[in-house]
Amino acid sequence: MAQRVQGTEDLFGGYMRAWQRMCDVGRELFGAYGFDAIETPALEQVDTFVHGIGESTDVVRKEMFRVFSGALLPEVLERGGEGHLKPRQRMAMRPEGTAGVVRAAVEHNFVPQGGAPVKLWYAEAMFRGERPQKGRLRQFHQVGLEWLGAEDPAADAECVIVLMEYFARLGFDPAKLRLTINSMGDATCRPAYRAAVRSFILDHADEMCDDCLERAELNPLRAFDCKNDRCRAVMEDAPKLGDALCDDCRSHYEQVKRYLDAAGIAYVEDPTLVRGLDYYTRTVFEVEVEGAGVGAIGGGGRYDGLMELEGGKPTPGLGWAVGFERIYLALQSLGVDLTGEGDSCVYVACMPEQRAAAFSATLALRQAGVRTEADYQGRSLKAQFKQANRLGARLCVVLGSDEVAQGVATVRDMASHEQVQVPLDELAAYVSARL
RNA sequence: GUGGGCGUAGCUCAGUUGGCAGAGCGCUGGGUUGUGGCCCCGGAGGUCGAGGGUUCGAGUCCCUUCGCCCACCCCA
Repeated sequence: MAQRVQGTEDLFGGYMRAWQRMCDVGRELFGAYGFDAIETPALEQVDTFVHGIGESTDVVRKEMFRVFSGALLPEVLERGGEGHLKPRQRMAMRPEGTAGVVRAAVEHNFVPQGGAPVKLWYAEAMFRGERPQKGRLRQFHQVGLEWLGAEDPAADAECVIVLMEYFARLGFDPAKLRLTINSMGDATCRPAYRAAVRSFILDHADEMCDDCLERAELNPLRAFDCKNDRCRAVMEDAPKLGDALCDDCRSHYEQVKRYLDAAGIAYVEDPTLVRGLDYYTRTVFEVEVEGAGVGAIGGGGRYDGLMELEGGKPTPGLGWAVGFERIYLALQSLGVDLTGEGDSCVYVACMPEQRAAAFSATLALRQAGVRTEADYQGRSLKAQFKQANRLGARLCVVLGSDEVAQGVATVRDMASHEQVQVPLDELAAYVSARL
């Protein structure tokens, strides 16, 4: 039997309704904050991700699905890699949403020099070649937004505010959410800080795990994320980002916090919070659900250097993304239903001799916009009622010989058991009014 | 990449020292000559993930393989 690819899922039934609901709630909320929808290709040139996300990140080094046309694949295999291909022939499935949106912004010059900021949101599938586990898939879905051209700390705060509002509208109890924030510095202060952390780790090399030693060279800040207790203990004494921030970054961070305070947003400062994508600068944040066991359900931050990395003019930017599958699991663990009820419907039941009349009545109801179901298996009236019940039909229209002879239909209210007779030519109007 | 767990009916799972493949739910027919949910009675539905081996005999033991779940890493 054919089966789906490892780490992928089919979205259907309540699961699909939950995804659609996440998109619908987002569209309404983000619209109020001035965000327009965008959809970028699932396929981008590899360099778009390498430049944006960073060569040293796991996402780029280990998790991207590379893509070649069937014509190029033999060539790649024979020559032992894609290095000889032209840049435009090296493609990858997007592992995250920001790089593609920023590439589009550069390519279409969404933010001309001195122009107004552009605000975009998306809801798309992402792809990462990891081993699947709870809340982690190889094809998963993120809703995210990007705000390009705004340097104001108010934008950082508003980003966080709209994120928390989104969670609230999806049904999360704000008390169960833990928002952590930090500032990662910028091009002025981070390189020196990075070097300081690197030498700190190397000075304590004999106390740290191999992973952290590797991190020292690739991305020293990530050592703060190490789960190893010994490494954690050592890193307690490492230089702190907060002490190393330049005046501009410190001032920016302070203002962001003031805006958050003013908006009544609860947050925890975590000086070790380091987002795993290299493009982040200054403000970063992450949201977890207590006890859900699915990791972070959302995260993001500022990326003032990213537009340049993608070949654009210097343009500040920031954004975040949330993971649909994790939010779905987290809400489930909190007992919140995101799946919604199926649309209420009407069932048309009939006796075999009246099938033609039922056919016409069904069509008339549907043309009036009423979700209508009927029997297509020639089953007994009893079975048809059972089916109507299972589908959650509010009304059941019965067409038997008596009804058709009189030019009427019996309409039964499934909950109250009330039955009334309605002339066939008024059926659609009557049913529409009742729903 | 590393380490655990699991593949038996549509779903959730039992299956004893190797001896006729089971239950609950769901589906379906009837109990009701034209009426659902509850109840009662009947029925259908299985290459036991796949391939090979041991055996008189394998869901069960051995080998191989595919797949899924969970954890580490990293991340949404």
